[in-house]
Amino acid sequence: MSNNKNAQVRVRFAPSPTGKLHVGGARTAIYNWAFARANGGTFILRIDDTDPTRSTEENTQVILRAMQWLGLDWDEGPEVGGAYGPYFQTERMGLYREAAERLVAEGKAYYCFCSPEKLAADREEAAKRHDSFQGYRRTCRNIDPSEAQARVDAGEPYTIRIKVPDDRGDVIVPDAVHGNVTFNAKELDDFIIFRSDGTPTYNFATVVDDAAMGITHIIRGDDHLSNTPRQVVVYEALGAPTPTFAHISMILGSDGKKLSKRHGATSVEEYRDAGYLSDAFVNYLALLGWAPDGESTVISRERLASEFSLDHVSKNPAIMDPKKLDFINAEYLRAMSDEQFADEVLVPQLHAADLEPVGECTHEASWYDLLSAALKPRTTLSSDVVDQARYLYTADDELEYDQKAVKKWLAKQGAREALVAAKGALATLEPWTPQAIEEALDPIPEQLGLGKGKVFQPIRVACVGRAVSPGIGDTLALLGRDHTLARIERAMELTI
RNA sequence: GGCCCGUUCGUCUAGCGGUUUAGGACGCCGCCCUCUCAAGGCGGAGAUCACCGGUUCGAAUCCGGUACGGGCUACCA
Repeated sequence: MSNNKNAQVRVRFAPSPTGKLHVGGARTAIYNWAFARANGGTFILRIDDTDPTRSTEENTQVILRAMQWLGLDWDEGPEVGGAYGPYFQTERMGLYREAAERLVAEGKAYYCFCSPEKLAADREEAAKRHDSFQGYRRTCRNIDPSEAQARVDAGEPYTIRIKVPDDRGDVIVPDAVHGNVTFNAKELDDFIIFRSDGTPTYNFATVVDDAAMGITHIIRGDDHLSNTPRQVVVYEALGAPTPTFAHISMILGSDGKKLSKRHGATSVEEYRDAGYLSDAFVNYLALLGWAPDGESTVISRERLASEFSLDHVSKNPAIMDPKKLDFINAEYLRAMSDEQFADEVLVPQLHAADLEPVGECTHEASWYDLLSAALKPRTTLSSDVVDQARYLYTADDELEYDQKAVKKWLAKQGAREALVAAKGALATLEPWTPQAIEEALDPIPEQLGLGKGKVFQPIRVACVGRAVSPGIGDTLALLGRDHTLARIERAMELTI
């Protein structure tokens, strides 16, 4: 691979705005982006909105926002423009018509007057006869061009079909992940490139655009592999060079079936809203079907953008594993500094949950840092912090107790003594820090002749309402002395 | 029906003819740490490399077939 050649790499992600951006599409976008970045190439975003019944402006916006959230910046496309625009297919309709008519004029495509009914009948008969070839029988291929033109001029409905050259032989699709894939041109029928309603078909529009935009590598889902020889024929008719393809596998649900709603979240925005970090999500998806070395599970965006290569992309479909995504997300969370965690995760989540008033903070910065340090190793999804921090935002007399925890730790012999001792040790403690609190509480178990759990758990349940929280020092330091003492006092009633 | 693609631990993968008793990661299990829960440390179970043949001194790696899964075969994309 020469660097000169790589510098001219142009790739594109071309979603149809017929729905939200789903995980499969996101991975395709990531690979395109990473390939462009790794090769110093250009990443283009094009909106393939030729299906007017299913495409919507809203979906387009959702996709653009999802791309931005993923951090996949495009060099050409909507909002940024570029020298090869426009980047919406609906704005390029004239180009398709022009190209199709040029092919007809050059004898590389022809008008077809067969009705949909006749085509369906032909197909049915071929199936009944068990013909090996069940495609279009090229009925209109040999109509004299001037006669065809006359019928068109007379207003007869027509489609335009590509003429697959009789002597074309094997069509070889150069594919960076599958190698060369060979198809026999005889199995390709003269497929329609222009519909009777005057719109281009997908297999035509996409090639016209990819050729016009100088796309060098087409990275897309492998559901397109079987259509690629048809597209190669179009490139050749157009006189454009055939790009290199890279057909990547699908992402499946846990049952090995195509990913759908019943598997849970399928769209990028659902993952965003569930509390996943963009970097972690991109990391997970990138490694679902691509491995730089077989060792790495955490790979930075920078590494992805410099090391991504098509020759380590796997051919077989991948099952989405939510557990591993969670693990990677937690890894990214843990890698943050306390300050970063506070600013980017904790405070925004507290705001979103209405625990903190937006625009102001109820505590000093160091308090959020301490809370971050305590919660960080216990957080998988950003939103997890809300539940764990809730005890800090509840009035002392409104704290709800987990009944199981009360029964197990408060309504027990020794619990009352532990609370009394803790209250005494903490009443005038200075300074009120995690270390000081732990040192103050430390001698109590021995003094009372109780196990540590018998002392610390009642305190924890009294102050948090349940048996699970960060270390007792952090837990109480965050709560503050007044609340701690008030809650211990209140919990006395629950002891026996 | 025809054509095309795929098949290594439950999952994601490493592996490009000998260095493999098939490596790593997630998950799972156990131990340690420990006031709970995590995190962290240590260890373990888990894959006859879909199957059957062939090539070779030697195959997860090359070839052929079979099975199973998927795709395309539309005036969908």
